[in-house]
Amino acid sequence: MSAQVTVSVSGSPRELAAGTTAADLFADDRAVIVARVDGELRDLTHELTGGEEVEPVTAADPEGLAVLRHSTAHVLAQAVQATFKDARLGIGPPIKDGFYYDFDVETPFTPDDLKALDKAMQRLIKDGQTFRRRVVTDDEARAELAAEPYKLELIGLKGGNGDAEGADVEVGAGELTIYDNLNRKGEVAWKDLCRGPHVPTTKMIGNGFQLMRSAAAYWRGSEKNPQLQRIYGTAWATKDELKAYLDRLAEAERRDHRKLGTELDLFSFPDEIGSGLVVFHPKGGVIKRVMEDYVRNRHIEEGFQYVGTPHITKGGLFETSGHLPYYADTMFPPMQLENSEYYLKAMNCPMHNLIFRSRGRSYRELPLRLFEFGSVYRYEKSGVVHGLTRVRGLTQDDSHSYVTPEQAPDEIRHLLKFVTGLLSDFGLDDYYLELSTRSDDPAKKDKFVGSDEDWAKATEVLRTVAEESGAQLVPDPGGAAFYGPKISVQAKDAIGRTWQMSTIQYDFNQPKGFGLEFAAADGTRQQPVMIHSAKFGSLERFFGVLVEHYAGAFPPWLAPVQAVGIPVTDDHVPYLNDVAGKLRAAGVRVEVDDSDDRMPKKIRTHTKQKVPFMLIVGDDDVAKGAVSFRFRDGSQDNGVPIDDAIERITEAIRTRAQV
RNA sequence: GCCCGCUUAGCUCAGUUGGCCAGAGCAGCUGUCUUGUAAACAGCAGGUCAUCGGUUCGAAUCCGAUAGCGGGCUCCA
Repeated sequence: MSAQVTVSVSGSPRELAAGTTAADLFADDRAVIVARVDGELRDLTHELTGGEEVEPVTAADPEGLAVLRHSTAHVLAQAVQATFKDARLGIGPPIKDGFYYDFDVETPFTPDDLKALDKAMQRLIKDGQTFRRRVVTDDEARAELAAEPYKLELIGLKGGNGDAEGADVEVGAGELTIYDNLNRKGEVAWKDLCRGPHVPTTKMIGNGFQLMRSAAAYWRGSEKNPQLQRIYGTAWATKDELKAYLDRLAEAERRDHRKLGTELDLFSFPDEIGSGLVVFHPKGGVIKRVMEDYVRNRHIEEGFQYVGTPHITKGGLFETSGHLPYYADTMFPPMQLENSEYYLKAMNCPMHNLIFRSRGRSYRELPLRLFEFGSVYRYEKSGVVHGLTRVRGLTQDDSHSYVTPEQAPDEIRHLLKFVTGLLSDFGLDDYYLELSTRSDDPAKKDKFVGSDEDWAKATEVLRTVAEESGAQLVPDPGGAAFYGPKISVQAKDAIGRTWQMSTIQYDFNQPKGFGLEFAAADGTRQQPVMIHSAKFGSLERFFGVLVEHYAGAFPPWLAPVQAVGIPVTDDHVPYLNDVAGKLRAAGVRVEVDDSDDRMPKKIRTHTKQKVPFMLIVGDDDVAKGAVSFRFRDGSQDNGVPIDDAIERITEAIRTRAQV
């Protein structure tokens, strides 16, 4: 009866009675929510049979937290079906920061529904329901879930390639399981097809969850399928962590570039112009120009030649480049002129190819590097346009390096160093690389042009260079452009969000399409490889990211107004004008606030406008030939001699320091 | 493009179940005050309630369409 088995618990051997569960093993630690048994997460009710490696898992563990969120999703689904009898279940996986669950319901959920569901969930949680795992056959599952058409569909998919995001949390590759939720009396209150594992009791969900919003989502992620109603929620191990998360959301809202863009008078999107089309106001224009000046100079320093190309072109060019067959529906429709179809430019590379092809090229000219600020227009679908990060008219700092295949690795190295240096100058020091490759899925192969060998070779070159850079490299299968693989730089902003910024793409297709060639040393004509690269990517998007990264408090070199003079009384205005004149002569963007406002009001105004240097002058300063600094954070440095003040400001601008 | 929601003055928002000339704060303008580190005081001006159509004796309020915005989904060369 009392047979002993041996398991390894967190590395040390333990003798246990046969039939001992993980719950027995970790009974003294209430924070344990599941067990990792031989590397697989298991319910605590899992019985140990001897020989396993067992570890406790708490919600502090990312996988444990995912289990907690998944269980919370189940509680939500139970609450929904209790409230809306006709709701059919989709899937309900854990995601970053929370979970969702999809439902097929007659009418979409309202905010009031969410409130009611939140309450219903609280009740279920208080009830301390337990999760019970039950292995079933396909036929049993079909019988039990006869009323759940979506679940039935998933049963049919079992073990297949989990093509629906999150579907694998419902049906695994192995046996099929149903989880029963047992109420306090031990009755089955609800059940769901689910692979598990789950927390032992809903009590562990505690108060660390909140329903966030509802939205429609296509069943199994395809717009060909019907839309289900998705409810998003967040869930954490403790109330404090929930609060910290909600605070993070509030912080992100505070930094929202759309809000700051209005408050700081940087840009706007006039309805009269159209969706996704931005106008930069004078203050935003300063930042944009500083960015442009910077990147133009840096390109020239890095051996690029500045070129210019038009905003529209005849369609034949995009047929040659191969874009038209792939992206016609994301281009603005053509204009009919003089028996030709003219398109707004959606990409710059074809025009640069024409510059390359405008005369014979020698190997001695390679690498030939062309660069411009290319204005491109893309007919983004109406639902995706978003502030400056997804627009219909944008400026790319776009370059194309024409190189021999042998030169390609060096050129990619060169570009990677260039872009990471640029990001760092703009205060984005934290980044990782993403390698976007062709999809392995044969069904999607026709989205990509070129032979397997060419793709393999190009991918290998990018991978090698990316790996030797020492930066973290994340694979992105299927993310490549149709003409070749790419490395993109994903930069992390001040609050930890990542943004795709710079890209470097290896293209062997367009040189072929355009018949580009150069005369090699041996007199033969050979085809160059072109390497596309955008450093900011889109100037507009980069601008938006900078606004959010700095929360509008730009470092002095980017700040639209770098310094503002604030007189204590009108009498001090001439003195400040004199100081401002000297600053202007030193290249500083400075203003003197000679308005009728009181001095404290002026401080408030310019603090809110996030001006980095406020220079306050009263009788004391005039007497000493000085100014008094006040900074955005409220700190002060009084009585600084004028020359020192000028040096301090110009030094901060020159070194791109933050203050 | 699809689903849901929103749209009142330059900005942020009030406007009870449809009912006299639609309100506030900030910003703007005009005065008075001459002032030392986040809002002096007073006055003035500013809105065809996104647009168009409908219901009604009467619409900011109810219905429909369109546009724009927002949250998601799909997409993102």
